[in-house]
Amino acid sequence: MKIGDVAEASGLSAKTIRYYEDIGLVRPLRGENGYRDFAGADVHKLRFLARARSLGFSINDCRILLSLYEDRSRASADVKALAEAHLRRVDRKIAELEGLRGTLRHLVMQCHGDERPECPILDDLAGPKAGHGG
Amino acid sequence: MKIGDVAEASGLSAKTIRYYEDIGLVRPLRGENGYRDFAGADVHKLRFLARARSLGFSINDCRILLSLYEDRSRASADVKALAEAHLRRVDRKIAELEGLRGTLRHLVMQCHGDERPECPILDDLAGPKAGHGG
DNA sequence: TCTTGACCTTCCCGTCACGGGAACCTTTAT
DNA sequence: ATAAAGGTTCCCGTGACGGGAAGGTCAAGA
Repeated sequence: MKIGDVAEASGLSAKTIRYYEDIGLVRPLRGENGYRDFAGADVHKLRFLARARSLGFSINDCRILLSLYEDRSRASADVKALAEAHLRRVDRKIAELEGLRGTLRHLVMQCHGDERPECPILDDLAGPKAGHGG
Repeated sequence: MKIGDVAEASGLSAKTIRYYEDIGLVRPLRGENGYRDFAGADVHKLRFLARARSLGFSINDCRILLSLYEDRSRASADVKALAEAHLRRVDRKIAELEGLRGTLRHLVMQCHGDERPECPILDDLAGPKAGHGG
């Protein structure tokens, strides 16, 4: 199978697949013409990678997940630990973004959004004004 | 004021401040020794930038926000539009991460996490198994 | 046979917002 | 005088690719 077919079959771009070869995630054979020649197992691997990436796992996590996948004597605890760590990262990221969102919503609501220059958003960004003595 | 003092006063690192000069966000004077010499207005600008960045605005957004901030004849509607666009991006990102989180939680809950190799997480990543005829 | 066009190859640059660190110079403190 | 602390420029690395150039290969049509 050539890279274009594999791209379609896996949902990854040809660029991405070449990149994955570069970093050693897949090792397709080469034909006489220099073209990559992907086996069924390669396609399966790439689909695995596509799915793992779509769940937000880093390339490094994917590498570990792949090795666990291919290790018949793995402990599912190792997989679970990796997924839980990722889940915690996602949780933290969501919390961080929700904090931002709260502040942004507040600021946006306070701003009239008309043709006048007065703007609570800019006032906030500019920081505490020197008060007039209180 | 030297860069170290400004870093402390603004909460930005010296590296970041130099970077902001590189990309034209601040233009400090230079002393005879080649050292940057920051005026009060520069420090104010940098604090503005630090706050805007902490709210998740991109450098490009920050550039626009700064120019609006310095434009006495701005319309607050322009600021609000920028903030709302950012807010929508944050909303979308949160929704995306919540989707991930749901899937991850589901998978993690299904996995026993013991010493055995059977793992619903890897099964999911591996994609639909060829069923035994259903 | 020639040519078109679609595909493949490698290679290098750009992304985003800096951080790390080298090599070197200036100021400050002892 | 010397050493520490701070400043300077410059270049590389990050994560995970995408864009695009320059060129090789293959199937099909005129």
